[in-house]
Amino acid sequence: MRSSRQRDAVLEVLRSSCDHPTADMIFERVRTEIPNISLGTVYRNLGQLKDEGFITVVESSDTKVHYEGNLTDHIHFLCKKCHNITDVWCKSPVPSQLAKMGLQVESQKTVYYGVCKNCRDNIN
Amino acid sequence: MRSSRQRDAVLEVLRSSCDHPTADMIFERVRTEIPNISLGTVYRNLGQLKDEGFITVVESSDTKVHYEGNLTDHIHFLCKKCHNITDVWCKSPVPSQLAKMGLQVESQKTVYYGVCKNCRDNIN
DNA sequence: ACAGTAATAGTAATCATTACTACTTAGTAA
DNA sequence: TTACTAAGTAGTAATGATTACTATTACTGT
Repeated sequence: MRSSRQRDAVLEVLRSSCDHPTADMIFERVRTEIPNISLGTVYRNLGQLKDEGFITVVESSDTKVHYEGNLTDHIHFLCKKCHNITDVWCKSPVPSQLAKMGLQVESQKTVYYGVCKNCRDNIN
Repeated sequence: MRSSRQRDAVLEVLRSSCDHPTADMIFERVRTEIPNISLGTVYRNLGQLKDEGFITVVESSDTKVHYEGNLTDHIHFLCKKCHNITDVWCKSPVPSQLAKMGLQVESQKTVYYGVCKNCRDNIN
């Protein structure tokens, strides 16, 4: 992967974001610095940065894909009404702790990511 | 919400599914029972069933939305290669336990769902 | 049976994402 | 520096999942 001004800008936008922007939001933000950047370029670089492990994709309630540049382990709180995603940094997060932050927990989902047995066996 | 044969069929397909099908997969399965059901009907009913809390949406690595009829608390293991989603039922799941199942954990995400302070305050 | 309204089938429209193409640029080696 | 080459880009077209729309059908209470 060669260095490119556009990819650096995309990564920088994500690393300095507290929210979890979508591709078009990132596009708008990068545009303030590189006005003629193409939306396709943003998508391509997001894909590469994800494949290389520099950013991750965030689970969301809308159809769009949300991105995150912060790779530190943390919890997400996803509001069912406004679909806003709040970062939660407390070490051992329990619903009572979240309640102190004004976040009423109704349900929880945990996902582990990795490679399954089939994919490891079929070396591909 | 009135009763309808189409919605019952969609829910039944989801409840009897071990995988986590997308809208078009559900469409194909319901079609074996109701051949002239419309894809739009499947989407509308999935939305209603989700809003009413009968089904949930599953985080995934592709663009399509995956659905699940099983509301019991459990963990998902998402393979980065084949994008297959495995249900994990063990009570206190730790990577070593998953390893026994042949699932190599590389990372983990936990999401809490609920309503945030803003949305509770603005009664809407 | 009738009225009122939710639900449906079928199709058109939307819109996030991906693919394509001609042109540009970063990295490298003479 | 210069030339080469493969990766990257802008701009646009295409794809495809999802949503919207409309005329018709099917519940449900009176």
